[in-house]
Amino acid sequence: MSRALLDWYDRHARDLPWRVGPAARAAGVQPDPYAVWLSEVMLQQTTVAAVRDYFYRFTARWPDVEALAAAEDAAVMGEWAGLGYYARARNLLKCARAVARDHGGRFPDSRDGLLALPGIGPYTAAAIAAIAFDRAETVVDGNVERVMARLFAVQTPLPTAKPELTALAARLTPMLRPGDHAQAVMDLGATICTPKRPACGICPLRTPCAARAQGIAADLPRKLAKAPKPTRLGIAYIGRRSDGAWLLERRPESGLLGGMLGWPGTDWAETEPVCAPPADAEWRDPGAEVRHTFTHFHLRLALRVAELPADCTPRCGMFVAHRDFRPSDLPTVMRKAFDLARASVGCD
DNA sequence: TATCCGTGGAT
DNA sequence: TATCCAAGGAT
Repeated sequence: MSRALLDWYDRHARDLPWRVGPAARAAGVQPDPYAVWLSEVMLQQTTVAAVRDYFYRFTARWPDVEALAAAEDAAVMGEWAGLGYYARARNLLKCARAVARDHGGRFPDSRDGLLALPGIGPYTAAAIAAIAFDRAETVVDGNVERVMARLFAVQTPLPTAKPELTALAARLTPMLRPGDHAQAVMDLGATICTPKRPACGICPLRTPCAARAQGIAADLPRKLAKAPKPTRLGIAYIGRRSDGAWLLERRPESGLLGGMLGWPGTDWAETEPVCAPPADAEWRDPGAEVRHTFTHFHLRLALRVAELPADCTPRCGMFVAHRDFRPSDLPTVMRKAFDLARASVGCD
């Protein structure tokens, strides 16, 4: 079965900027562990389409792990802004610095060695070991779970089925070309064995697939129903000093949008927010609110905007000079707030 | 073990 | 418009 999959991969492997394709791999080209690691962290719960440009920007700015280890925190968080799950960026830096300091700038080449590093869990450790070092590790992500559930018609719902699906995937992991095999299963899940309407007619595994034989491929894997998202409310204060500087704050290291730049404001809760302006001024309501959905709640964020005096001493946050402020450094919800406020004021 | 943690595209 | 979903990890 693995043979059919590798044959398909040899003919249909996607061309990805961080990938050494099967032909080059066969010719002896070794993947760059730094590129494999960076791409795998970016790809955690994130699509290839969303990752591509971030990968280009990161590798252009920081070509190797030593360069990234020497970067400033704010620079890395700003470059990651918009990609989401910001703990990944904080752990990316911790990991780069650990590799530079404790491993002489070389990534460990074993699953266990990789697993000990920040931001590298069971999936990513196995993926780097297999793809970068061609070790026979079993790589299990959402794609692999879906492919295994269908191939063996597993009716157990996720996440309960995870150990069962991992065991099935392990049975298929070959000693020969395990890195290409891992990428082949994931490519298959991303392009053929898709969640909604799998293209079973052109699948290299259509013959042995049990779910296809039973006509239930599109119904697998089963999943437990998820809880509905509540709606939270909040207010954000967007203040600009007369010299053009913006009043921003660095959010706490842990929690939602941890370590990212943002506008001062109230907590976000299901009850009406209590007014808490970061400075005394004539805050006005631009009349539009930001709507944004996070992983586990919807947010309706009201805005207040004000022109602040030159001698303003805010109760929180810090002024960022106009020339130092890049809206692209903001996480998406904060950038939405900025865009709305700017439109209402009608300033540049 | 269950919860928390973003975002944008597809449907 | 609402829901689903993506190459998960930390706590």
